[in-house]
Amino acid sequence: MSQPQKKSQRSGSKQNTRQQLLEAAAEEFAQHGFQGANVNRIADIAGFSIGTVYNHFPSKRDLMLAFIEEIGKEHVNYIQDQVTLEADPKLRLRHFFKAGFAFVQTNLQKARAIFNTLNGPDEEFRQCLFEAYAPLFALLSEQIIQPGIENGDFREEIPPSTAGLIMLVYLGTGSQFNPGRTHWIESDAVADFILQALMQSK
Amino acid sequence: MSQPQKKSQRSGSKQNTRQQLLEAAAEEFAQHGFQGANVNRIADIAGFSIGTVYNHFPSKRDLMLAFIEEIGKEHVNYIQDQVTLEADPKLRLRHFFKAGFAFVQTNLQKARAIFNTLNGPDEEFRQCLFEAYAPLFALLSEQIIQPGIENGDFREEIPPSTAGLIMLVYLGTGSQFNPGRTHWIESDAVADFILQALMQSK
Amino acid sequence: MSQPQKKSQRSGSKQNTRQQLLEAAAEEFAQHGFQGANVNRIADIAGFSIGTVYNHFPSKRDLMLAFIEEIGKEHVNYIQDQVTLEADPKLRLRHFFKAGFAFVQTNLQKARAIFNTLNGPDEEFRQCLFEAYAPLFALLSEQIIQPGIENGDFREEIPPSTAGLIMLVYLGTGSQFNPGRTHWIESDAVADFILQALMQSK
Amino acid sequence: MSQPQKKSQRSGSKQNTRQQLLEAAAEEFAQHGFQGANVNRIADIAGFSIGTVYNHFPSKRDLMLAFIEEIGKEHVNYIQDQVTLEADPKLRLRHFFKAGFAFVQTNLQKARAIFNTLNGPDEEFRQCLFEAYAPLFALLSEQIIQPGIENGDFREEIPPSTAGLIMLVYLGTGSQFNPGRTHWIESDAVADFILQALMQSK
DNA sequence: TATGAATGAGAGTTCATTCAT
DNA sequence: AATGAATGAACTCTCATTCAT
Repeated sequence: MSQPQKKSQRSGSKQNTRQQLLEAAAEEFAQHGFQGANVNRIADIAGFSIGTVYNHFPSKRDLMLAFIEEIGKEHVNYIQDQVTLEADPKLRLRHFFKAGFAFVQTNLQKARAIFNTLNGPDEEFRQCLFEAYAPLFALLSEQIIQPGIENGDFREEIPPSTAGLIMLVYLGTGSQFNPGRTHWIESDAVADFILQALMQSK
Repeated sequence: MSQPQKKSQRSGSKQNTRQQLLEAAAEEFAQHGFQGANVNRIADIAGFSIGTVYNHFPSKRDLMLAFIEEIGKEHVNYIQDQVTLEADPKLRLRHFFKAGFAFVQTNLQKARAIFNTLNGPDEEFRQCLFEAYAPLFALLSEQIIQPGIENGDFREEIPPSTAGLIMLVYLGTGSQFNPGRTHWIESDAVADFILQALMQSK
Repeated sequence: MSQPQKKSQRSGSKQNTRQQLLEAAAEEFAQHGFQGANVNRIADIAGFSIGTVYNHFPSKRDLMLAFIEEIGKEHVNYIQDQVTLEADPKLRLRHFFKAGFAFVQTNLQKARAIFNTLNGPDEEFRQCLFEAYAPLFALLSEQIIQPGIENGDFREEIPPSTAGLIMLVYLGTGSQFNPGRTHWIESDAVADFILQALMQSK
Repeated sequence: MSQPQKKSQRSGSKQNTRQQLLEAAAEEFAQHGFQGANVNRIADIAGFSIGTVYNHFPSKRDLMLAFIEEIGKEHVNYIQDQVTLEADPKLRLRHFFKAGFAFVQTNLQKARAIFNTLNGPDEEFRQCLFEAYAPLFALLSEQIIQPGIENGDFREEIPPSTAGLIMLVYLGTGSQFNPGRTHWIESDAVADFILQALMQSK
């Protein structure tokens, strides 16, 4: 399919090879899902031979798990960094969606691969994803909702399940991003909607 | 896996065979996704031979498409029926979630199969799903949000994207239902959250 | 594929059904060969159900054997009748090719099915064909070559293998007939060629 | 069927594997025709696993096409080499048949596979064969018939279709070779017959 | 006699994984 | 560390044949 790169074009470090394989895996998983992904094609996309893939990851399944952890960390870190730049809980929520959506747009292949794992049939992958994204729950609960209640911005009776609900809204809206689609809900529209539900009626 | 039924046990109508195959397909698709589903196993679950599956559906893919259309109709009809029993927009929204969650719980296999198609990698399946569920968008917009604005229950400035947002919340929360999971958000909690976002501040 | 005929359209005699099945078989065998032929499709072309085929022929193989015998008889009888209208050996040879080619043109499907059996891999079919066409060998030897030598038209030293050679020329040229092909050697050109080889040099 | 070779017995070159697969394919195609040929059996005969076949040829059909091209080249080259050893047109014709028959006898499997493709139902294969054997037409016309007419050996009024006729005689007689058969026409008998038809009456 | 749903062995093809180089 | 030919279990799909109606 794609021409294997000349060896001289690659920097040659083990770390680098691994990264290129993970990038290629993201592309393949995004387009075909885990079951439909083809390890030979991943090797091809990365510009390595099939043997190299297996020198770095013991199996296709392990490659997937490594991919989930990797991208999960990136995604979570990016949102965390953006959110904590602000102090105000309402602005934090806005930045939560803004940062989340920005990450999706700039890492489209990876995000798609993640989103289709989210409701996929494989329980192990879902568990792995859940663990990778757990910090975002904590972020929402402890750094956004709690302070918002404390400073009087948000209603007091907000139930504990709300953090989960907001996560679902984020994941649901995030997964709708698709270059070919016409309707894509803006991050601010989503944040406004959530804020309406959270804020005190005046 | 399951014991093949005796022929005498089957009523023998072609329609009936088709239904049993679709039920079996739901189970298999729910557990393994489309790519991981095994047509031999579907035949086995249904109590028929593999040939019978292919006498009724030209390919695994066509079986999937037939399944999506079928379950989509059932799902949509069930929600529509329950929602239109009520007149009040706020109650309608509550019933939207109540009926939706009830359908998911009593048709767990089918619902799981649908939810993992929703963000799956197959564009044709997603398109098919979108068309099957389009009536729910109309229901939300025309039978719930619009009347709610008109009778003064809901805020006037609700943007058109909101129906889509609510759909995403429904699909997101619905897809979280899982017998093994401890946390399952109640339909009323979800409806309350949405109503907070929609209703006039007094 | 093709619409099954209404029963009322068929005369209903067993003999007639058999004929229609053989016609349909010819079409299918011509287009796909024996191995590639599909009994369901044969039933479809004939306008009967699959069960009817098996009521008339115990297996696909038996259907093929019946077809070879039937068409072989027709083909041989037609050539024999035309050839024996003439008395002169040279004219008889000419009519051998003329009649043979005419039969091929008016029974294209059947002829193609026969020709591709001729060098096909199935020994039983080849044997059956050989027996069906044996009368043509006798015709060439006893009714054409022999009399031609006796009346001084043909050379005396013609070897016994010549009848076989002429058969091969007939079968080879006959099998070249193809509606899409541009080059089709005329029966007279072939007969002239053969006559040149047989006749006395003056 | 045949014992799988030890890996150490194979020289290991990719080219070599391909050749062995083509040899095995010839055997299988000869015995069962294209439709009846079994790719698993081909792998088995060649002493490789099924996967290896598909590493070298994308499909059974492509394997057949590769086989036709390969054997066609061999066959044509062999006849061309033998024929052009002679200068005299009459001897050339004799060598055409002698070489052709010799090739058939020493490459029986391959020749049978070719001959049953010749009148088989598959148009693509026939076209491929036609192209592979086109050089033999040119050889007959330009290197045998034309020179023969020019040097006065052959009659002047020989029609252009004659080269095709001779090809058909060659293919027809060649395809009759069969170890189980009692009657096999000798190449010289065929050549004599053709020469009688071509040569000037004195 | 005709029907056609059901059967299931069998075939072509895929692709994760291994291992000698 | 990288390669890629070889492997073979597993899967989708075909179709000759059966048999209850």
